[in-house]
Amino acid sequence: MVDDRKLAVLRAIVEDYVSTNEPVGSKALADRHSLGVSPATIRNDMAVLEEQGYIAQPHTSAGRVPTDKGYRLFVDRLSQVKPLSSAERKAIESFLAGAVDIDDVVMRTVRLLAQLTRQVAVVQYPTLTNSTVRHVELVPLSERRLMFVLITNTGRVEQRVVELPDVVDEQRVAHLRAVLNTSLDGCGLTGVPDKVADLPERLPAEDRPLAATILSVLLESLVDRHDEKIVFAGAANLAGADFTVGLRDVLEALEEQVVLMRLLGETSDLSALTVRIGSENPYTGLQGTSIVAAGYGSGDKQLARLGVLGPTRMDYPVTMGAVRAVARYVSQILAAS
Amino acid sequence: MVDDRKLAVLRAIVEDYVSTNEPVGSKALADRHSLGVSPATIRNDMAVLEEQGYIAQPHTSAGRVPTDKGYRLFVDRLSQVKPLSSAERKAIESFLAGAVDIDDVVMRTVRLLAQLTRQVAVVQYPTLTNSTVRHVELVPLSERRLMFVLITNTGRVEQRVVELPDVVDEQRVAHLRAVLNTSLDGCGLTGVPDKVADLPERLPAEDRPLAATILSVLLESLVDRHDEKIVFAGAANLAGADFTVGLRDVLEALEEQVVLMRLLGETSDLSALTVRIGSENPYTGLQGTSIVAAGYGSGDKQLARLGVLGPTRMDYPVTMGAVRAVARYVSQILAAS
DNA sequence: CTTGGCACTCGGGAACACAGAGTGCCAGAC
DNA sequence: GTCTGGCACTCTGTGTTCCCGAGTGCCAAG
Repeated sequence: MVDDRKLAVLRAIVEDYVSTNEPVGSKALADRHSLGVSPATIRNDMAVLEEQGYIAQPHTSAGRVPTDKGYRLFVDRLSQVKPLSSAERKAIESFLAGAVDIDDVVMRTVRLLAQLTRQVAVVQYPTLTNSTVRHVELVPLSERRLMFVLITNTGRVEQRVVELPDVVDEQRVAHLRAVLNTSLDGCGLTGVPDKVADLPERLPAEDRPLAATILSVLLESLVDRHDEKIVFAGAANLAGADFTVGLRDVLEALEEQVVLMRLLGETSDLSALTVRIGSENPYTGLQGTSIVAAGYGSGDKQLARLGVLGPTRMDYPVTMGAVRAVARYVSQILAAS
Repeated sequence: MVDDRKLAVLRAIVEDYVSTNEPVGSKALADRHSLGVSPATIRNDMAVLEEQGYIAQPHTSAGRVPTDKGYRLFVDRLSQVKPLSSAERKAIESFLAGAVDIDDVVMRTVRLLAQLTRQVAVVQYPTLTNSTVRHVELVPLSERRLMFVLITNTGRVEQRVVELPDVVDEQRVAHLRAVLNTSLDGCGLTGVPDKVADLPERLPAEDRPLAATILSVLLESLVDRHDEKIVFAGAANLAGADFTVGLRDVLEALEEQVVLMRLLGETSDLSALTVRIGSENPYTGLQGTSIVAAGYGSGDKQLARLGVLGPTRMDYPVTMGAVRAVARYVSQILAAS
């Protein structure tokens, strides 16, 4: 039913519509693409494609526009991810190379991606789940307060202020720090709860209240931050595009960490390059938008995801190429450090 | 020339225009405000106010609209900062009270302010300049790399990865850490360069290369981060307001740290509640917007500034009240920790 | 199955008229 | 001298009508 020529017609419609932003008619198609058939034939094909739900006309007597289903078919079967030019690759590399710490890496990445795709970029911080403990530090701030700092192998630093039950002297803190470090060093974060479960019992009785307080904060910080941090950039790029749905809703969604989280993350395979088109999106208010996302991280350890959000009418091959490339470079950078 | 009644007329125009978003005419003014004179008289006053540049008409035979100069006069002489309701105060307090660390404080503050004013909120991180060193930590990551962490009394944590010239053993690092902490503890950040200037000379010769490397990173991080970190929230609130100038420009400006910095900061008195109206603003692209900002920080030590950005047509008394209140509460929270 | 022809539909822009809000000005009242 | 009511005038925005053109669907012939 859907033969090769019809697919070619669909591809042509998507490409033309993406580049012109106007409904495309049979005559224009015949002119701009060498399909080898007349407009009338194309019209027949278009009627079929419309009946099957791949395209639609905004009004009678207007050209056709791809539906979400049409874009989906295009992405799955009719397009190839477009690699970046070598100039672009160079630019990415040099831009990311200058990063000094994990915050810097994430910030540079999100800006780079926004500029490259001219859309809104979203980057998730490397998840704690797959990281290991590099160091634990306890810094006395005053007699009854100390700061607890956790440094992971991905360079991420978690900090918490702990209110102490009693006045505690420096020596006990130093001792506990040593104990914590020897028992946790190199330990995966998911393994931390097990490791520390019986720790208080192995300590002298007078250290136990202190240890218990600190450990509860430690565990809490691991759980709490399970809603990972996410940043975005390039909101200005939304101003040009006109959404079917209000711009306001999109901006609101962007400021909801949880929503972004699910947009990037709802996939079993963390590393896959995924595309979510328009109504495939679970959130009302983001109906008119598509999300292209990929995982990053060194080798088999996928750390987190990044991607872009833009209007459904986007250049998927180019966008997918950019996202994939940036994900790879970020992985390299992180693996090197 | 500008007598009391003309000022009353100007105030009425500003208030009506802010609430209705439509040019206001003489008849409407006479109806809605009890000015005690007839529309004809108001027309005469309006003609004078227009000649002096306080108001303007978009087109002949339309009502009047305040100019930037008119808003300025309104803010300076015709309005009083409106205090928040006690319900709002309670909400602020409880919302900010739950913060766990400095990042959390800043994030909560910016969201709170955005929600409260229904505009874009901007918050600057506590400046390093007025902070003191609480603790310096050196964490070996591998043989030739270590992480340098600086904790300030405001709870801010600066981290940098240092590439070492030589393989360095744990003991030397521990020694240097001790030296650094004893000499820097409680020292104001601006005083750090002086304090460490002659430090290498006071160390045994074999420690000097290591010390020099670390100190250069330390100094660099102080200078580098002098462009302070700034965050914003509530961009969605821009979607409703229609700007004379493009929304795009505003969003772009918001993502430029440097621009935001200057918007909040260009004032000699860090603690003042300042208002910058429309064209008083140094940046093209932010012409149609006003900025209301205030300083925060404990007592005489002003730490940084926060504020909101919105359309020139905003409710200044309410906005100024909200900004001032939030600044005070944040100061309290920070002073307590 | 493809193609050219043809009648039909509908959106969008141009031309036009009109009501309504608001102004400026003037002459008279207080 | 200042305020007020009246009046003519000037716009903008809106609604109406009309028409062009792009695009379609259908049909009969190749």
